[in-house]
Amino acid sequence: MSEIDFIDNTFTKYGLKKTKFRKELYLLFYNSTNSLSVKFITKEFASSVDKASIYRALDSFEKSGLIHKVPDKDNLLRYSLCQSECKPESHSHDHAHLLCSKCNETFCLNDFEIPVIKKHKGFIIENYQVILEGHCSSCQAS
Amino acid sequence: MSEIDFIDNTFTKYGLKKTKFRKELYLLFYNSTNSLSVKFITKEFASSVDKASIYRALDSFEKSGLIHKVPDKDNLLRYSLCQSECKPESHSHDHAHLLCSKCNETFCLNDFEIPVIKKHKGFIIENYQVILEGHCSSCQAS
DNA sequence: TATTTTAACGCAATTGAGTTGCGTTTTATT
DNA sequence: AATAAAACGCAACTCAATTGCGTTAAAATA
Repeated sequence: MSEIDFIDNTFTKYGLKKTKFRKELYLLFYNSTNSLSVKFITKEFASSVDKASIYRALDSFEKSGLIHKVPDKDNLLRYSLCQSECKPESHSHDHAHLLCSKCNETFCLNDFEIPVIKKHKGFIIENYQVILEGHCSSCQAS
Repeated sequence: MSEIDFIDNTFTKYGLKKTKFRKELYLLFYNSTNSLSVKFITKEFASSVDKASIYRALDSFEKSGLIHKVPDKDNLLRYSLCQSECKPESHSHDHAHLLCSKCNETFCLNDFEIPVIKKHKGFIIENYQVILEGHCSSCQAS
């Protein structure tokens, strides 16, 4: 199945309208190994798409379970493709994120796991995320 | 040593000016078992202190190593008292935070530890934080 | 295929957290 | 008491994110 078909099927499955922009946006996530900031996305679509449409599309994708928020160095919105099947309102992303303090990028480390704890001192834990701060391989030279 | 004396000594130690507001602000952290959002702090000081002063004080406290940023459900600024001695520019807070998805509070779990990893797939990890999402004990009834 | 419904869109205006400039006040230093 | 340095209040500002609304395009139905 080609990327295009996959996206088409996904949109159908989730009941999302197949507009040119939204398919391109999803493709952008699909082809990226990394998380995407709103700033990056805005640049990608330059002046062709209004920022309101970008925010609305991201929100819609998140609600559908296609993408999920990831932490960002500057507390701005940043998203990443969901790995396994996520349903609306039930995202499960128990993996680590690495924030590079040099280039400010966020990387998902899907193979990084910690022992899953469901209860701790009276808290009921539904999911967790690990944020590792440091330097990515590209930024270690300097 | 009383709280007041402790704060007085701390301010001297870190070379911070002892203004009425800043001592009260630090006392607020000192007497809180939890992290504090800017919104909460602003309410505490009502109209008596300008928000610019609040932000500047928080920034100053953080730079001094008295408080540190903690994650917030809504991506807003939120701080917590540093446990052990932190120096300017060298905060160490390798502990977990629990974000309650009901009351939106953030709790520090100082006794929650994960194995410390210094390197992972080419990344050099300097510090980490664990964010646990779930329900705090007060919010489990509903 | 034509019509209707529904969601997505562009544009402009708005919100709200956080920041900055600047003149004044307060604290610390001598 | 005089001076220096930091903190303050106030107002203006920045910028990410949101919202209202009329228009356009995609999906559903006839």
